[in-house]
Amino acid sequence: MLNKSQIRYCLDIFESMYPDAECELNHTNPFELLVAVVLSAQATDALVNKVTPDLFAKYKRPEDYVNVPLEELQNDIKRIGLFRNKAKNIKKLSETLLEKYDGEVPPTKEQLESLAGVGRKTANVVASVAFDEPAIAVDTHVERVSKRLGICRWKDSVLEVEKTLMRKVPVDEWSVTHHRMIFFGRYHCKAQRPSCEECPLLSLCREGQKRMKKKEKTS
DNA sequence: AACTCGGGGCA
DNA sequence: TGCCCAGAGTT
Repeated sequence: MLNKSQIRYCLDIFESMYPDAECELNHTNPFELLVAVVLSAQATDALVNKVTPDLFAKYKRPEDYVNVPLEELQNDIKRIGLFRNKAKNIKKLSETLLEKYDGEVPPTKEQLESLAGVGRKTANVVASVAFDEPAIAVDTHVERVSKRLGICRWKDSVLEVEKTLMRKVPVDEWSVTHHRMIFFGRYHCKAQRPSCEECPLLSLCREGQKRMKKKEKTS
């Protein structure tokens, strides 16, 4: 397991690699962000961004999603996967916003997570990006990077990974770190064929060391 | 913990 | 073709 100064080193490398990392889902207000993040589950941001311009032109407020027939909304988002459930969730979530929150998106993680189609990850993203609340959303990239480097244990659950990161990363860097680790995981520390040879963190990376040794043997 | 929903992108 | 993707809900 990495100690605090080693993790500090990782965070500084992440910053030097991706200084401006931020949420890539297009949005102009919290409600649009919430809808975009719900749509982005198991889909790429690029695909979601192709759909949202037309979608947000047609649907501006929760009422618009509540009043439209389910089939019509499903058709409007069908290019994105899992559209049947996502359409239902967005309608239900919009009803909840009107009933409980005066049509506004609530700012806390707990309130967000109680909405239909919103899990811990989505709640963390919306809270941090839209409301500047400190949060670390652990997705597959963050989980993989944390485990490979040795920031957390291999067998840790997603929730344990999040807790560990919250304990070891300064709170004012939580949100930024989340996005930087996603970039690092997506473009560098990839699930398949990570480019360990050129990695600036190789010297302290548990998995990287293992992979390099393996490569020496086979070559 | 495993399973399902799911079209798009890429090799 | 086959495999993966910035997940959540149900069993």
